[in-house]
Amino acid sequence: MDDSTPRLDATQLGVYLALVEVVDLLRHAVDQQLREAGDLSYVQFQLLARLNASPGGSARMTDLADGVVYSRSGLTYQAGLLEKAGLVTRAPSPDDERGVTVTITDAGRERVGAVLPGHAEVILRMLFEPLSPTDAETLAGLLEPVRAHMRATPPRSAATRRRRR
Amino acid sequence: MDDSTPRLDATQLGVYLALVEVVDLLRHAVDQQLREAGDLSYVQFQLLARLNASPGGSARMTDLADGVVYSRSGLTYQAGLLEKAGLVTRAPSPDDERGVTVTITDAGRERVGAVLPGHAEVILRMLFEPLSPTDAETLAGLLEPVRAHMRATPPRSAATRRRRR
DNA sequence: TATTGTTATACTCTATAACTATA
DNA sequence: TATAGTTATAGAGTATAACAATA
Repeated sequence: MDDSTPRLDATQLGVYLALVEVVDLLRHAVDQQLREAGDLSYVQFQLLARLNASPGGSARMTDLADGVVYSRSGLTYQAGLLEKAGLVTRAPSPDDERGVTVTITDAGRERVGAVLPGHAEVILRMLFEPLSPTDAETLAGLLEPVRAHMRATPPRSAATRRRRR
Repeated sequence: MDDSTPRLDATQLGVYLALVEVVDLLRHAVDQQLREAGDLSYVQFQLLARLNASPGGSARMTDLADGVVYSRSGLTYQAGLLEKAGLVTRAPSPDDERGVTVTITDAGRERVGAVLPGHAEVILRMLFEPLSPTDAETLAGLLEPVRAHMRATPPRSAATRRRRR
């Protein structure tokens, strides 16, 4: 018999629960702010923000999906909404006829701009008010390896399914 | 004019993005594990875990809702599912005829027990593998004030809506 | 044959408002 | 009148599988 029952110690359990609760509350607040300020869901905001930051304001569907959405059809759905709202355009990729290149429109950039200040404000108020600059640095240093670890680790949990998409 | 445009510095932005991504990936993995191991959603697991930990295995709807769900009807829906699955029972509260007391059944406790080891394993592997015990302590110390702050702060964002429920 | 993306479909979850019953 | 909970209903989002087109 090996140690078939891995245990969380009290500290680990506390960290896990606090992490989930904190992000849950933050996400809920941010969702509301984005909805009220710009009629955007969080996923839609993430997609727009990525496009806004990428060179030319464009990206292929597949690259856009990365990390934002867990299924291909989910992205098609969201991109369809954004297109219908006039915030992005979709066109066949020049180099690969199979691909679709999504591009943020001027209206899309405006929308991101309209929403960002309130977004920052919510985050500052809820997350960073009780943290010193040093705390933030420390937190960054702790989260970075976790993020890297999660990105590097294929889900390999029970059954090994496909990565995402 | 006051500083109407609060800014996130680079560290803060990094912490925020890392936090959201990390919890997103973790939640997704945990969701899958709970579904596969016990056919439970995360919300359902949270509700069962609370009942399992509370004295007598019971709680009132209102108290159960706290922090798990954002609307009353959402809880009614989830409690209905759990009841249909035989994992909880619902009965009028003895002291307050308006209230409903939810109680976990033996089957409910078994289900929690069946799901917990795998749950712990996912968390250990994804979240704590890259963190030392000291790191975990530090993280706990940073998250605690944030959690307290968020709990204490009414959403008071744009419009002041009701707290939750 | 493998990859990109869309569509159809079905399902889960959530929230709002109207309603009932008890305090 | 206020609180506890349910119901009806409608909407947003997600995932799976089948499909078309290109590499």
